[in-house]
Amino acid sequence: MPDLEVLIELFRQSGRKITPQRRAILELLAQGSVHPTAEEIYQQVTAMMPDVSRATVYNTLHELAALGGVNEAFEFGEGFMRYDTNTQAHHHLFCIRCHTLVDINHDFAEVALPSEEAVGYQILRHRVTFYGLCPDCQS
Amino acid sequence: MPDLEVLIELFRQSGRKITPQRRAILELLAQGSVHPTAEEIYQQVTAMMPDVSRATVYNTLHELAALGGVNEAFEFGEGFMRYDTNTQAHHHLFCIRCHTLVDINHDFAEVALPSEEAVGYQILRHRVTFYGLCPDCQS
DNA sequence: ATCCGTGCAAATCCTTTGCATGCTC
DNA sequence: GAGCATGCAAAGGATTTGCACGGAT
Repeated sequence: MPDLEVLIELFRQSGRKITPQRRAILELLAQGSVHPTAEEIYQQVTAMMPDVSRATVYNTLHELAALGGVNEAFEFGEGFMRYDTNTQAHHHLFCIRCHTLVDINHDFAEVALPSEEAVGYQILRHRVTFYGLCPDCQS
Repeated sequence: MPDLEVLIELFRQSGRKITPQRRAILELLAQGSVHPTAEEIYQQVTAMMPDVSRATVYNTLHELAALGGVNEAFEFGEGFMRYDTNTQAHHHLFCIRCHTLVDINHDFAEVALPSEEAVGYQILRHRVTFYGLCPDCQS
């Protein structure tokens, strides 16, 4: 749940302009789903501002991701990107049937790559994703 | 490193026909890269059988994945699917710069979801992916 | 002989790009 | 006023689909 003012400040401080379109997109991110897709944002924005283009939505989401205001999440094999408004370190639990996505607020600090497996790589981060069936899909 | 005969047997036992195209694709999977893309398979197949279509390659890879002969891997944000010919339980180490992908042969059995986080989900599997820079990309 | 599998081309889905207009700073 | 941001439409890349033909069993 990011704070709208914080997101706006990210744009301002990087010398970008605050347009009505950007403000609307940021408002939706601050209030809506935790893992929206670009298309969901587009549908919601155009409900209020009919002429906003997908290009603007994609553009804004990209820049915000570059500024660290959202994270990109693509590990679910859905064929499209999700934007994760939770920028704290966390992991995911994904229902392979209905694609419901839940945050796991556990850091898995114990997950470390055995050095003999690291083959000289400099590890920057790791992601643990659980795949399963949500309660509704276990029938 | 799957065995060609095993892959062929998967098709046979499920009542599917062994065509020259399928055999060629399976041979490439049995001998080639551990994490090929559909396009790479297509390029390699057409080098020997010029008229094979992408549809056949995608089709064969799909069916083989459904039969468990390969795993689909999409957690790298490249915008396309990779097929993982290593069907043993394992995890991945990915270079975010050159996209080199290495298998981690460690089971991370200690990674379990705290039950209070599972929110009723039936967990089927989990994937640990490390993102970093390979030795060549650390300059 | 029966189907399943194939190649082709077009279609689809998500995302990106080019460009002239318009608005924020 | 300067320059970035916008909308539009077209392009792009990966993958899927429809369909008539051909080959495997």
